[in-house]
Amino acid sequence: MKRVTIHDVAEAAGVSLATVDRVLNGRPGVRKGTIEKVRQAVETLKYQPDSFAAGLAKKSRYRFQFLLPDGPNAFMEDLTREALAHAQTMSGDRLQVHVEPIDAFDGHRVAGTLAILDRTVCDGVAVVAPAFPEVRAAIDRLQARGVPVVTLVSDHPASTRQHFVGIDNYAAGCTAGRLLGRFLPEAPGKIGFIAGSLGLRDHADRYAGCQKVLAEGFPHLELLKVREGRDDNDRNEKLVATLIAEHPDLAGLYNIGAGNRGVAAALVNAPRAKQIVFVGHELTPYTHDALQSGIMDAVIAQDPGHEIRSAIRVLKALCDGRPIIDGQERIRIDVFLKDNLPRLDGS
Amino acid sequence: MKRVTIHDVAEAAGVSLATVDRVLNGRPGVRKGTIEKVRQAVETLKYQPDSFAAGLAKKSRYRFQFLLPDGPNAFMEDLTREALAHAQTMSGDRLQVHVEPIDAFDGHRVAGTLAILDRTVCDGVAVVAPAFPEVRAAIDRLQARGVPVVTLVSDHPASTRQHFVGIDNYAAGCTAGRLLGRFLPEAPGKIGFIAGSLGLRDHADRYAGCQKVLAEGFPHLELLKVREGRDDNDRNEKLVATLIAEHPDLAGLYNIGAGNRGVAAALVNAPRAKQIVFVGHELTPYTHDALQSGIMDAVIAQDPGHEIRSAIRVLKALCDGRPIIDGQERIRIDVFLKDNLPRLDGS
DNA sequence: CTGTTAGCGCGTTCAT
DNA sequence: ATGAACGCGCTAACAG
Repeated sequence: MKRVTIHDVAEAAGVSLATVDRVLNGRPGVRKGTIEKVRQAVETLKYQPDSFAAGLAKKSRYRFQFLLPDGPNAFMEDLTREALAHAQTMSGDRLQVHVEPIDAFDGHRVAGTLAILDRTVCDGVAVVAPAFPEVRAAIDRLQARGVPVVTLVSDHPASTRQHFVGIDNYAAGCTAGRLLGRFLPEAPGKIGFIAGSLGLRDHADRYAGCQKVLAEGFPHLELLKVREGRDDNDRNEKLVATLIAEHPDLAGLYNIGAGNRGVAAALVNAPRAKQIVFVGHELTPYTHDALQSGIMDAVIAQDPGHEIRSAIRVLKALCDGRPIIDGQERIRIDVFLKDNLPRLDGS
Repeated sequence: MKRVTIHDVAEAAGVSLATVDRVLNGRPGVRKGTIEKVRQAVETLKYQPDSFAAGLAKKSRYRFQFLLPDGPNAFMEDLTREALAHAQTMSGDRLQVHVEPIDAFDGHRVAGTLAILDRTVCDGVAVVAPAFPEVRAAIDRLQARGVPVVTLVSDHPASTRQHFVGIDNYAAGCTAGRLLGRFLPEAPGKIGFIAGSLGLRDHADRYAGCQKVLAEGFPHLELLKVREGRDDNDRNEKLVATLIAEHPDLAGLYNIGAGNRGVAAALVNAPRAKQIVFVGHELTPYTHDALQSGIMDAVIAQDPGHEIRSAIRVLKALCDGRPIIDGQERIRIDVFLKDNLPRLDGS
């Protein structure tokens, strides 16, 4: 039951270690015939390269930059926390993760941050990409300079980014719509929409999905015009307050972006607070409590821990030219009700 | 930016490599003073042990046995597939995963399979533990022999197993109850329950959770007596057929265990098929389609891929005495509606 | 109690 | 086109 090494393969093939190595790593300088003999030996011996030895020998290291929005957004804070946590854990595995805070609303600054990156300082970049054209350009140039880039949470499909780590926001919107439609009685009622900005691609996608499901499946519901609050709690609170005032028969509310706290604040002050079905995004300490207390009825979420780990795996695979296992990297659209909340201590 | 090695630490502390190693690995034979000097050096140099080198040097290997039920259960098949997939992928990381099929309904056979395991052939085992006392005893004896054991999917809390990898089935039942209650109109109606067997702990837990939520939150619903179909499609079909016949006003149906296919078969033949809210467990090709077609309304699930990976991580940590990061290993209770289904190709 | 030394399996020169 | 030899950073056995 001993481990088979290149030695065994070399012996079986009647060649030397170096030759086996060349074949295994597809390097030139080996005759067709020899290369085939080695392949045979590998097959019959079921040789599996030892990743520990390989990792040690080629003193490779992975330096990844994560550009994550700062600001008072609980989800982004989670994402940052996870990234930093993994920077710790994985530093023994020769991978360094640097988190660079960015202002997601300042496209030029983000582009500038991307512009100074380089093969010499960084082997891969993950960025929560705001939808500015200059950001797209910066991503493309970074890629052209040979640094693999993945987008995180918010995609830039038109760019040359290698991969997107995040959820299908259209489907997420559909899910929100279905929950709203089915939680409400089959009776006329109005649905209010709050978004950060429909200029943000993820918000627009969610909105579209939700609208489609409600229009198709629940025609008795009237969909109100979406209002934009820039993911800000105070703005959202005012928006919702006026919404409730203008529509006393409001039945449901979908907060497409962040700022659930503001929405809830307005809601609890409303007369029919607990009757209004409220669906929002991302599991944070706040939405957690809101679900428990019954202020929120459902939360659609994506797991920041999974996303960070996926981004790292993908970037690593990109660095050493391995294929990406798509099924493995798909980020799930989580649905939380008050009953299936994870405890909040761990990830 | 060079990597700091034990050499650097040794030099800084004025001791030799071996001493540093002793301190780092908590081995005896070092004076208090020396041990402190080394600690200091480690701190100031921010030394991080290189896991590749360590892995190579201590030619450790992890041989894990996974005892998974065979039989025509799509979820268990998924679990097995994932385990085998990882056996492939990770074999370069010195970890061998053997999958041993077991008959979950034959406690003696399972106990027998556990009984022949041993430190000499296996460094850890993960078992989908059926709730027989002889299984519990076998787990305890295995542990006593020094082989760490984790239970998978189905727990045995009274045993000495080190860890349980799976979901909180009580909470899962609550979630199912909430979904049923909220999807149904606030009007009188009956809820039917199908289980594999309430002798199975996970089924009993789910049932309890669901009952509690429905009783507390939706008192207008009448809960029918649970019927047991041993997770068998044919039995389930007959049970549901008679259920529908006896209760023309059946409003909802909760299939606590497997065999959704049988339940659905009976359902589609019923007059009010699409009106009955049907909630079940586990995402399989069949429940996937049933959600899409509207036969099922929600699926509560656990991700077999996550569970296998978690089991491997935990077993590994157990083997080399590392702590288990609880938050990292918590398995989520997934909720699937027709809108947030993952594509079925990958994990 | 502490230091010295020889590998672990593979990548990477250099020499042939 | 192929082979021999060294070193990656760490552990483990053996000295002292």
